[in-house]
Amino acid sequence: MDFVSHLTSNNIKPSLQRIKIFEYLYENTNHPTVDRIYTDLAGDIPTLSKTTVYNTLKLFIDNGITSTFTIDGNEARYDAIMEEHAHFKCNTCNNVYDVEIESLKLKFSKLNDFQIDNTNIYLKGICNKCLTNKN
Amino acid sequence: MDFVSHLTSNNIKPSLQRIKIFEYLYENTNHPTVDRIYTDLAGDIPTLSKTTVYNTLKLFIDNGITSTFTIDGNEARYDAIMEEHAHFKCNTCNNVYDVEIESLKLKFSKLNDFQIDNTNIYLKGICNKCLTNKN
DNA sequence: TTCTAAATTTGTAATCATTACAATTTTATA
DNA sequence: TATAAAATTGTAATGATTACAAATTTAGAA
Repeated sequence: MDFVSHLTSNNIKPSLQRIKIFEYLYENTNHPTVDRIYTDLAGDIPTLSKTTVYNTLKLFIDNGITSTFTIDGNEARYDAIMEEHAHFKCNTCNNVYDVEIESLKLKFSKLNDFQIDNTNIYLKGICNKCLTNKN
Repeated sequence: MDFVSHLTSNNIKPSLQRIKIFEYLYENTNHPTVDRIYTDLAGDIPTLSKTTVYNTLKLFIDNGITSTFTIDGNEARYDAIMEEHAHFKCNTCNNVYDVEIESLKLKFSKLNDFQIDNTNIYLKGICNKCLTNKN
């Protein structure tokens, strides 16, 4: 993945901050929060400001190379994966997993004459690791 | 719907505030926010405090007679409907609709050994009214 | 009924994520 | 190099939510 050309081809001027933030997001698929991104990159870019992280993520979202979502109304989480997928949150370890949707058959007769642009699915429960540890 | 016995049978002492808040929620199925509930009931209960609204809704949720959700990370919304259903948010008028899930066939092979307790679905797009007005 | 403890409600202050905004720095270009 | 535009930064403001302690109400015992 050539981050610079990914940014430029999406009309984003590739500044150092933008490259590093996108790179971080691409390599950390655990849905980091703004705070996490900021903390982890602050060593790399000593002048980094949290506002820049917010600004940059907004720019990424507006240009379609990042998505954002929230679970349970907590802080926003960010994701460089743009393909439609679901999220699973483990209520025990609080990890959030990406889940590929292999088959999605939803029917809503009420929405026959609605235009659906976006389908969002998230699941909650207990992950396999926590289920094993419980025994 | 007898609100007092609904509360008592769910181990909630039926104070005036609790009865009114549940009644409001039951009759306003448009997913009100805390602020909306507070504002609309303040005339009825002049001493009402916003903290009471928060406390009461938390009590309702803990006792399983109210659910909460958020869309796009904004303020929490509350719902007296406990049956599983989806939400549709119109990006034009910002209304949030309840949508009955008539058929839900989801497959996630990754989650074979996960315990799924909760499935949450929300959709975004343009509602029928806004689509009509557009023309 | 009266007294007392527990439960409930209330108001204020604190917290935390996010946004607004103005100042500074960097970049691109004439 | 000079200058304007773009990007970054820091601080202050906002807004939802929670913490907490004081005040009020309720329920049960005497």
